Amino acid sequence: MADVAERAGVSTSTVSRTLRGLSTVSPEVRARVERAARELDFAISRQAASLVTGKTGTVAVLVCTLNSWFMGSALSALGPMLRAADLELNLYVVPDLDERASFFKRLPARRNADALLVFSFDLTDEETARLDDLGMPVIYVSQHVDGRPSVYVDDVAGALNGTRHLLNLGHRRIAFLQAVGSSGFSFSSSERLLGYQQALTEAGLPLDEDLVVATPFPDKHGTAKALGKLLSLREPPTAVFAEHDEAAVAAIRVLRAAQIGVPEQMSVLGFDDHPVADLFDLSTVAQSPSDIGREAGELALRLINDPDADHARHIVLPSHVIPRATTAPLFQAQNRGQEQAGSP
Amino acid sequence: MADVAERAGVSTSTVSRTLRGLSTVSPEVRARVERAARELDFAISRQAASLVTGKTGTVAVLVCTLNSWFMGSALSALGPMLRAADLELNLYVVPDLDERASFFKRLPARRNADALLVFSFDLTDEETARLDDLGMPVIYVSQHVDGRPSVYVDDVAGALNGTRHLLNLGHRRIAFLQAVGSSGFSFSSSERLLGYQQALTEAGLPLDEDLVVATPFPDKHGTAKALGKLLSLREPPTAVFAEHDEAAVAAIRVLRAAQIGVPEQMSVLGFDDHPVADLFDLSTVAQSPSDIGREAGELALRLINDPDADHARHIVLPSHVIPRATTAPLFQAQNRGQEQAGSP
DNA sequence: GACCTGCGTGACAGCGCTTTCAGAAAAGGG
DNA sequence: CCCTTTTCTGAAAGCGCTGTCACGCAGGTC
Repeated sequence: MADVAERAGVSTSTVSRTLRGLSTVSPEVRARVERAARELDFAISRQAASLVTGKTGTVAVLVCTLNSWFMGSALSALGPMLRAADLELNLYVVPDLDERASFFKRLPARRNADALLVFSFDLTDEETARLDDLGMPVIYVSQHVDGRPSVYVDDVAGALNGTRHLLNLGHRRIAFLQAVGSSGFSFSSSERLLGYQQALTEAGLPLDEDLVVATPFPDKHGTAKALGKLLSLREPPTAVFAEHDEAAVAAIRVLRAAQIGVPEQMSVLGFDDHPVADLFDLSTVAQSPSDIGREAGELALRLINDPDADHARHIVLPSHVIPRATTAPLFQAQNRGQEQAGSP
Repeated sequence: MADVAERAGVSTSTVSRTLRGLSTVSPEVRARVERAARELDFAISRQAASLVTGKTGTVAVLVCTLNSWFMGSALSALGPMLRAADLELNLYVVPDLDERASFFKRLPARRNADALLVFSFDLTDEETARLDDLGMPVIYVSQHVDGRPSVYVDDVAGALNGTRHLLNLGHRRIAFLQAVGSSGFSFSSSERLLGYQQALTEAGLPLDEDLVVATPFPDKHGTAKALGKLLSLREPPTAVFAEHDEAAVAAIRVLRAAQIGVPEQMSVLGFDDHPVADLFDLSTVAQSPSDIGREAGELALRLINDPDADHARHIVLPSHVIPRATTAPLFQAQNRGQEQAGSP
């Protein structure tokens, strides 16, 4: 910066002011400084600036994996959003419980970011408390934590609408397929189950526990077992609502392998609108991870710039049903099922 | 840090030395300092440290998107690797040409990182030159740039082996399906084509230009058109080698919709071992993005710590053929094809 | 012409660390 | 027991910026 100042024949103060687009710098001097900076390929050192401003110009993002469609889409939207606000994006990938423990013990983001976005973690109270005294706004994404800023889709409403779609098609025996992940990360399982139950209750149908089955995920054998339970009921379901699309696809593969036509004999509905949904023509309840990412970024900006902002604000995003080829009316489905039984 | 020093009854110099595990600090003092630091939840400010050391403790990563299996896997491996080396990961998501231009103009990573990893970009010479005077090691990942450190899988060898697999199954008319992306990002298309051609030449087969077709991707209609060309040849192929799995899956869907059995009448081979490959039982040439991510991270570490290291080093990773259910011997395939023609 | 106002600029302190240097204390050697 | 060596610790400078403050200078007012 001293070099730029010398070359432009001004003081470093003026260079600093110019480069930050600040207050009053005479147009002539401004031009000189900008030219000098360009010629020297000068870029400000955030480190030095942050030392005195106290702002790091960085947003930290905590994720358990990037290896998922959801994270990829959300961050692909978040990244450019932050760039536009001239913020750096600092990524913490915490894949397993060991790393997680060490992250929460050391909190490496402390003092090195202006805000933290926590994606899709099922946090313990202790962990939440730990983040509370991190000294920066913490935004919970794709999850809601009481009293803390959160951004998420309304899973209850989504599952409610999805179930209604099946009900409207005439289905009365509707199963719910839960996907139990391996690590302690929440994928809003219970909320979706709740929405499913609400829809049934609303329709005056009983909640049959036999219709709610769980499968470890990913695990094809587990899916087969879970579906086996359903298919061996006295009154088997005519539709399956899977907690997420990947489980739904696993179910479709099991059903088709067993010569059970989808949707002729069994409607299958997913959740998420994951790319595989399109590949399998899967009807599903769509959510938009890129909207979530963007909203989370904007909330972060607001909280950084205005510390008095409402720190308990929740942003709830909508979802919507996308009917494709794996859900069909019950009556027609049964007819078709009998005519073409056995053919995929 | 002053607080810690006071609480431990030592100078800030000693605190600094202790916290960095440096040189000789007496065990007793060390214990006192560590306790004080723990009690005050003290975390070092990287900004302040970097100001004097000149090291930022950060690795910048440039990607065009995260919304792909490859990036997700690579970064999911890279992240923990860098964490283990106590480095931050600074992510730059540059999705379109505008952002790309602005990135290369401003080079925001300058002075704010110790190394830059560039993922899967098809860079112009100008852009490469721009990165050269960034003043930090730049590592090219999933691409190779002459004279610069690069990490990538051997696409030529992979495609060679994949084609050999088809040849070994008896196929002689083997098509190659190119997937032309929209934006200027390379997915090693030409290398894979080259491997395919090498294998044919090696087997003494002519290179029939009609057998190489391109499809815009993603675009189902385009795939149908490309396959149409192949199927209307005087001597249509009995196998299709797709540049990547997603194109292969698109091809399978088109073929099956047209009642052409895969693999009975047409073998299909993909490339990448993308998750959809497993879902469609697609034979493919596997690469390991997590290995790429890890190797890239390790190379970055080496270049940061040892500036004299070989800056032109290329790390080439292997790929291997995974036969699944979409490739079958030619002879048997034709028999089966005739017996069951028309059934999927 | 003395006074005020306000704009544009430079000098300088200081952000929180690291690092050199020097000095105190302990250890060893004659 | 004195002197050298080694081991440990503190004082202080300075990294590259920002922000405060003071100053010079034009233009306006009485």
